[in-house]
Amino acid sequence: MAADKREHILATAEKLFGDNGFDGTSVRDIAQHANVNLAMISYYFGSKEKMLEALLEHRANYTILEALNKDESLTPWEKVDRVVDFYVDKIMNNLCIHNIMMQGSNSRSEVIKELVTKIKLRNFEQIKKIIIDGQKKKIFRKVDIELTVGTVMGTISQTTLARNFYAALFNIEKDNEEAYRKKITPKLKSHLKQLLHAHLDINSEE
Amino acid sequence: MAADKREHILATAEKLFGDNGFDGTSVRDIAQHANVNLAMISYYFGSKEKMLEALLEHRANYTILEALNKDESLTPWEKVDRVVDFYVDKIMNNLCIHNIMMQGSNSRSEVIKELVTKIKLRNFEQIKKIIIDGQKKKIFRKVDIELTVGTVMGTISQTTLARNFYAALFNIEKDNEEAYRKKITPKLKSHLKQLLHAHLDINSEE
DNA sequence: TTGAATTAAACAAACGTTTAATTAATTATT
DNA sequence: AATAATTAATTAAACGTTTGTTTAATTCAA
Repeated sequence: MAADKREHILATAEKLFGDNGFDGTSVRDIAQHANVNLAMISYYFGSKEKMLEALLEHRANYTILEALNKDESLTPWEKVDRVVDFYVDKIMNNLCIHNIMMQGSNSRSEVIKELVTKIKLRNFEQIKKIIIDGQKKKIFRKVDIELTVGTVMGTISQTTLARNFYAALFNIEKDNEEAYRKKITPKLKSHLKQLLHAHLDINSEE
Repeated sequence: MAADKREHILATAEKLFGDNGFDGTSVRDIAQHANVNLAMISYYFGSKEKMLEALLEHRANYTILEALNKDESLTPWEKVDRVVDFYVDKIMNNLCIHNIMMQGSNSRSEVIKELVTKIKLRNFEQIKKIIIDGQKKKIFRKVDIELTVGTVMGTISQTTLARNFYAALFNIEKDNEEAYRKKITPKLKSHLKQLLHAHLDINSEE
C-alpha cells in the first residue's frame, strides 16, 4: 500500500536528517536506507525539500497540550509539572525530529523556517496560557513568560543537541542512545520542576 | 601579508557557516565572499573540514572565565551574575561561531565533535567551580550542577538558534540582527539572573 | 486496458580538491 | 647594490564525485 511506503520513507528520512542534518543527508542515502528506488522520493514528495515539509507537518502535534490546558481539575502547579513531563518525554523519544526542527530554524528555505516558527509559536501559546492562569490565581509571580518557556525548551534542547557533551559529563558511552535517554530523562524532569517551582513561586524570596 | 588573508578567510567562513551551516556552505561560496581564489582555501587550510577545525581552535577562549574564578574579592552571587553577563554578551556578539558549535556537535566528523566537546567541557568546569564554592559557603543550595549550567547555556542558545521564533514573539523585524541583539540581550540577562537567584538561593522555599 | 507504481539509466549542476602554470616576494650570490 | 636562485602566493582550468531531479521503459494492480 502506498501510504505505508510513504510513511516508511518519512521515518527513514527523519532518522537520517536528525543524525546528519538536512544538507548532510542525500536523497540516495534515504532511498538506500528505506530500500526504495531513488526516484520514488521525487515521485511521492516532489522534491527533497518538500519531503522535509511533509515530515514537519506530519510530526507536528498540538493536541495533547491543548487538552491539558482545558482540564480544569488540575492546579497550575500540576499543569506545569505535566508540561515538563510531556516535553521531556516528547523530545527524548523524538530526538531526530527535534534536531531537525532546531536545524530547520537555520534552513535556507523560507518555507521551512516559517513552518518551524509556526509550530513553535503554537506550542508556546499553550504554555503561556498556563503561566498566565497561575499568575491570575496569585500562585505564580511575574516573570518573563517568553524566556521562561525558552528556558524549558532550551534546557531540554541542550541535552539533545549537545549530547556528546552531556554523555562525556555523565560518563555514558557515547553512542548508546538508549542509555543516554534512560539516564537523562529523570534528571531533566526533576531539575526542570525544581527550577520552575523556585522561579514561579509567588512566595519565593526576592 | 599571509596571516591577514588567512584571518579574513576565517572570518568569512565563520559568517557563512553560522548562517547556512557547514554542509550548507560551499568552498566556492567562501572564496567568492572573501574575494580570494578557490584554491587558496586548500592552500591555507588543507581542506574545508580542516578550516572548520582551525576556526574553532581560533575562537575558543577560556581566559576570561578562569580569571573571574580566581578573583576572590567577588561573592558567589556576583560571580554568577558576571558569568551570565559574560555568556550572554559573548554569544550575542558571536552568533555565528555559537551556531557553528551547536551544529558542530552533530557533525559527521569525529575530530570536530570532540573539539567542540572539549571546548564546552573546559567552560563547564569553570562554572561548576563557582557553584560548588557557593555551596561550600552555604549560600547556594544543592542543585543538579550539570543541568543548571545546561539551563543557562540552553536558554541563551534558544534565543539564537530559534531566532526566527523569538523575533516573531517580540515583534522584531526578521532580518535585523542588530535590533534583535539590542532587544534580547538585557531581557536575557535579567531573566537568567532572576532565575538563577531563585534556583540557587539556599533560603528559597522547598 | 487503463492508470498507478516501480525501475535503471541518464541529466546537468554543484561539490571538494588538485594540477600545472604564472606572478610576487625572499633569500643567496656575486 | 644588482642579479640570480629559491621559495611562497596566486591563478584558471580541470579532476572525478556526488548532488537532486527527470526520463522513458517496464511491471503491477484495478
